[in-house]
Order: sequence, then structure tokens, then C-alpha cells
Amino acid sequence: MSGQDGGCDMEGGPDVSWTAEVTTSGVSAAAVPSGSSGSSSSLAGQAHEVLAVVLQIRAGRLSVLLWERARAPFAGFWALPGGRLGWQEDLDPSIRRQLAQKVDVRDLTHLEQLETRGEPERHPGGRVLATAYLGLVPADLDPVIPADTSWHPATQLPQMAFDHAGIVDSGRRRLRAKLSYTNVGFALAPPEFTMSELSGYYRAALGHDVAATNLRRVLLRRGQIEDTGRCVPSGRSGGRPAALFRFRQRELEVTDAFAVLRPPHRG
Amino acid sequence: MSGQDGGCDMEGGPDVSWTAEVTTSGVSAAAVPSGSSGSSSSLAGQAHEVLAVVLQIRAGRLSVLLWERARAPFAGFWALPGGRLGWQEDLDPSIRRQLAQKVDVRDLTHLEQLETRGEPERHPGGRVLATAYLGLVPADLDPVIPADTSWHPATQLPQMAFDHAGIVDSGRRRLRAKLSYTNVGFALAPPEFTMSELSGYYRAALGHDVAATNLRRVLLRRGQIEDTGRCVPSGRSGGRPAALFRFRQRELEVTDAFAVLRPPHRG
DNA sequence: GCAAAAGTGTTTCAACTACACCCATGT
DNA sequence: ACATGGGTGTAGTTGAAACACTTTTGC
Repeated sequence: MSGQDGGCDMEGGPDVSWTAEVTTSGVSAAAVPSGSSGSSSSLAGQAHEVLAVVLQIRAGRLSVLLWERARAPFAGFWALPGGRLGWQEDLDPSIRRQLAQKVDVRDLTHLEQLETRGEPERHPGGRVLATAYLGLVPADLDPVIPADTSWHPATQLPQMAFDHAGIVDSGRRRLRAKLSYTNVGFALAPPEFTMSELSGYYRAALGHDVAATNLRRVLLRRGQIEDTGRCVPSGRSGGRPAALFRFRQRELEVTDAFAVLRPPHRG
Repeated sequence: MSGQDGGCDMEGGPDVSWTAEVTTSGVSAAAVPSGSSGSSSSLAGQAHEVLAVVLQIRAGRLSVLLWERARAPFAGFWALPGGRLGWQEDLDPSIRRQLAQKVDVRDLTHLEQLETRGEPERHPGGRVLATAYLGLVPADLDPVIPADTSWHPATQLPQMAFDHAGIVDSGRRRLRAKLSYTNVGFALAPPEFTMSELSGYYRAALGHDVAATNLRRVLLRRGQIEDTGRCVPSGRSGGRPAALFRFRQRELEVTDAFAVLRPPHRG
């Protein structure tokens, strides 16, 4: 979205007006949970889970971490890592805790909230709200993951449980948008990298070619990356040794509110 | 966001690893609510409310709809409209229903999800999760609102209840970003408008000057607006009559994934 | 005619893409 | 030497901001 950015959850919406019926059930008390218990339905809360779309560039492809469900519903289908929100737990800590089961949390270089889904029918077993997060793992790591868990190319997902396919898509779009106007690249790349490596990560995440030459200049101009002064020895087939770069910041920054990185004209 | 876009919920995050302790409580069953009830805490769900940041340009200022709380907690403070999520209710319909108490839902030209907050302490009365929405009302309407409710300039909020001030800020930032790379303008403007009126709405929402001359060309080039062919009679002080424009689409579209509308260099 | 407001033409500028060319290394 | 891959210089393109100038109205 963003640019970019961000998601685009537009809703056409019904034309019906509930104005008449609703005003009966205590207007001002609506936002007070422990106060007047006006409506009968608000006694019990709703089950709430947190999920994560964990993305990493693996072998030049944007990949998602999924686990295979052993039991019904959706036995044999693949699902996003996550689980129930604890009773007095905040959302961010919760998804970090849940992810600890699948991947070492220290491997996550970035984590941000994506969206919350509340369709009553999204979970066959009963009403469960889900807040989804986007998590990123740098390309040089290979986290230890459980046996029921594996990485899948984000562009060709296996049979997905619940509404998780749509959530993965939200994550991909969010990442793509933010690569254009923020420095999220730092979360995909290792601490140091050559420009051709970096352009590979961008290509995988954006889905189109990214010229290393221009990427270098764009990111340098924006102050996102800097030259370490060191080089990487050239390969067995020769070639000039590549300079090593690093991101200047390892936290999310908006570097170009009105952004760039458009697909090439020809090619 | 492109654009802007979008929100930027970055988290630095703790270095602690919970890996050891968590694996005890049944790994694969985490996302199955009605299946094996492994953990003791997941029996009761959490209270969940929906809130809306309803924005409108009123008298040249970006304004937000708030209601004044009558009772504790935060008696006399101002809060966002909203209320408890119904037992079998989806999030979007719920916020529409809740808003029906404050403003006719038919007046809303745009509604999108903003973010979900889950800090355990965000509500003094007990644990309440909140999913916030951004709603827009076109500048020509003056919806009928209840006595305890009124519009406030979004830049100078009154004493706000709970974490609602932060949520209003998220809404403002989201709107600003999306004005740059989508056609959300349609949701702020009346069905037909002159370019100087429209630039006034953009100025109010963006917080900086927007030249009607250039806005016209940008939005025409992008195909967002079109000339109706009709004019508005000039005022008593004369002047050339202004042409009437309309947005071509009245649903959200991304018109420029890598967007524009930067603040003026000088001025 | 003159002031006021809207609209047009033109210049300038920033930021990027494309591409030709130069540089450093291995064999 | 020369193939290979990285880096630099530079031209071309796009989209928008700035601003002078023209058009159309009321008085």
C-alpha cells in the first residue's frame, strides 16, 4: 500500500438501517463491560486466537511457515501457526509466545498486526475471532521447526484450513506494499549482504525483477543502507568482488511516504 | 501506502524465549477450540468490543464523532462510538449496528478495519479487546446525532477515555495515507463538487495546502474524477463559474500503488 | 472597466528506469 | 587475454509542484 500499504478492507455494506431496534438496549452503556449488563448476550466473551503469517525468502522464493493439522476439523490441511489468546495476555506477547512453539522468537526480525477476522462461521467448532500478524525471518537463518511444520512457497499454497489462505494473501500484500515505502527490507536480509543478494530478496517478495544497480541507488539515497567498506571474495568464475552493505536501521521506518519501486517497463 | 499506507505497528519485542515452557500444553491442539480442551484458561472467551473513528470534514476541519460518558469509568470523558460484539455477530455488521445508535449508517460512504487492541489494562472494568474501524461521512451531510454526542476537531481532542485518543490517531494517519494512493476522496466529498471545494477537503484531511489546480490534474490523470459538464453559478463577488466534478467510482480503488500528493516545498 | 475566481500552458524539478560503459577478479 | 560479475555515468521518462497567464463571471 501502501502503498502502499496497508490493507484495503473495503466494504460495500447493507442499506438497512437498524436505528429503531437498537436504541432500546441502553445506548450510553454500550462501551461499559462491567457496568450495566444491559444485553443478555454480553455475559460470556468470544474465543480469540492469534495467528501469524511468518514469511522468509528461501531459495529465492517467498515462503510461509505452515503446520499440518492432525485432527478434525481440516485434518491433513495446512494452517497458520498460532493459538488461543491467554486470559490476561496482550496480543503481541501472545503471538510471540505461540510462535515459540514453531520457531525461535529471536529469529523474528519484524512483527506487525495484519487484521482481525470475525466471521461467525470461520471456525466449524464454534465462534472464534482471530487476530493475524505478519512476521518476518531473515534469509540467512534456518530455524529449527517441529516435525509437523514446514515452509511452503507463498504463491502456491497447499490445501489450507479455515480462512488461512486469505490471511496469507493479506500478509503478502502488506509486505509488498511496505517494501516500497519503508525499510522492511532489513527484516528479510541478513545483517550484511551484497546488492545482488538483496535484489534477489526484493525480487522474490515483489514478484518482479529488481535491478541491483538501481536498487542500490534508491536505498542509498533514502539512507536505508550503507557500505560496510568490506567486500566478499569473487566466486570461482571470477568477477569483481561485491561490496558488503548493511541496513542502517533494524527497526521499521517509513523512508518514503510516497513511494517507488515500480515494475520494470520492459521485461 | 503507500501507501502510504497503511499502519505501522512495529514492535521491538522482548528477547526472552518461551520455547521450553510452552511446549508442555499440547502443541498441535492450539488452534482447535472445541477439540481437546488442553489449557485451563481457554474455557471462557474474552469480551470484545467494536469501535469506530468516524471522520468528516466540517467547516474546513477534520472532525471526529465522540460521545460523552455519563458514568464511571471515565465519566465526563469522551469516547469513540461502539459497543459489545454480539454473540454470533461478524465484526463489520457489528460496527454498522453500533453506529446506527449514533449516526445513520446510510451516511457512511466508507468503512474499513483499522486495528485491534488487546492490552489487558486498557479497560479498567476488566479485560476487553477492541477492534477499531475507520468510517467516513461526506462533507455535505449533517447526520442526526444523539444529545450526548458531538463532533470534535481531530487535531485537538478533548479528554479521551481509555486508549481512544491513540485510536483516533491511527484513523487520521490511515486516511492521510490512503488519500495519496487511493480514491478515498469520494468518501469525504459530496456526490458533486467544485475543485476548490475538493481541495479544501484534502487540505483539511492532509493538514497541508493542496493547490486546486494541480489536484485537478492529478485526479483527472488517474481517472479518479470526471467533469459533469455542468457549472456552479459564481458568487456575489463575481468570478468565473466553477465546473462540477464527480468521482467515477464510489468504492475504494488503489489508483496509484506508489503514490504522490507530497506537501508543498515552499509554503 | 475592474476585481474575483476558475482554468490552461509552460517550466522546473525530483526520483526513478534503462543502458552503455568501466573496473576488479579468476582462470 | 578474456570471461564474469560488480559498479559508475548518464540519458530518458514520468509525474507532479510552481507560477504566469487567460477565461468567465459580478459589479
